[in-house]
Amino acid sequence: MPELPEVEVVRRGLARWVSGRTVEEAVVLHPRAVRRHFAGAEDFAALLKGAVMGEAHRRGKYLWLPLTESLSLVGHLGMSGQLLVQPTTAPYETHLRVRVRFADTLGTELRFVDQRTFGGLSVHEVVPGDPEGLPVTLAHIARDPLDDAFDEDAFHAALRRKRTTIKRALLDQSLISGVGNIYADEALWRTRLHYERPTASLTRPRTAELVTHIREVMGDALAAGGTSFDSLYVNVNGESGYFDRSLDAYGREDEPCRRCGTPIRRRAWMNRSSYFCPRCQPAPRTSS
DNA sequence: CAAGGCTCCTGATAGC
DNA sequence: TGCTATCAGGAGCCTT
Repeated sequence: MPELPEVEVVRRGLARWVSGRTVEEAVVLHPRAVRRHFAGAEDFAALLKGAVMGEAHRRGKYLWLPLTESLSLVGHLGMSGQLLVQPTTAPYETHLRVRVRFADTLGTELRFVDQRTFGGLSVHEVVPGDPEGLPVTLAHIARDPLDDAFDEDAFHAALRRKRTTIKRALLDQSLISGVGNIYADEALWRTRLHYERPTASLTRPRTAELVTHIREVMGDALAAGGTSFDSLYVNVNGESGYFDRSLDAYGREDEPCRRCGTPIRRRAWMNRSSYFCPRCQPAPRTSS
């Protein structure tokens, strides 16, 4: 499941292998992969044809490449998506959804492969005057904690204003982007915060700690996963972006907490799981 | 309007 | 062995 570090690796790969190339033809092999392109697959392909892929940008888990001054190509990997640059002669992947062929002689093409089709590609209007070609559909996505423009004071103020719990807030892409279930659990473990801690109870220093730990978790993953991108493959494999040795909480039910030895617990939460150390991350008093 | 829950999808795995 | 049930989860959309 790609989170921010994995998506950043993909962005670098796109910048290296795709930006600047002219599209010869886009072929949509599965309509669901372009379902966020509201005008349909044919329109999607027509807009791409002849377009020059611009610089690769990322905000949170979204990627985009400007095509013109007013249109950008948007990509989201969802849970199982991959963007691959493959030799045009390579056999089709089992879950190949979109092919983008280029009008050059490099002999490679861009492929969107996605088993569960939670991800997808689409073309959207650009926020007028935005220098990076930010698509309007991404305007509600908050800056991520690796972005220089991330505003920690504003994030803290938003947490204090909300009547919700901290893990929900971490997964709310309009407050902070790029954090998914895995890194949320990891950052909360590092900060010794229980996932049901009310956001309104966080002090400013506590928010600072949490943001620091999010950056550390992401930075570690990026350092580990970002080393091998300089190959033909734009993406690392959906699974291989994670490094088990670096996980302290997620997926470690009944295994000893690396700080205190108490068995890590798993709780059903929002149709998924939360992993935490019951000793290091005690439940807030207010929860019954 | 804010908050919380539902839902899309397919393959791996567990359980019988 | 082969079937069914369960789980994984990002984020848009719906309900309360």
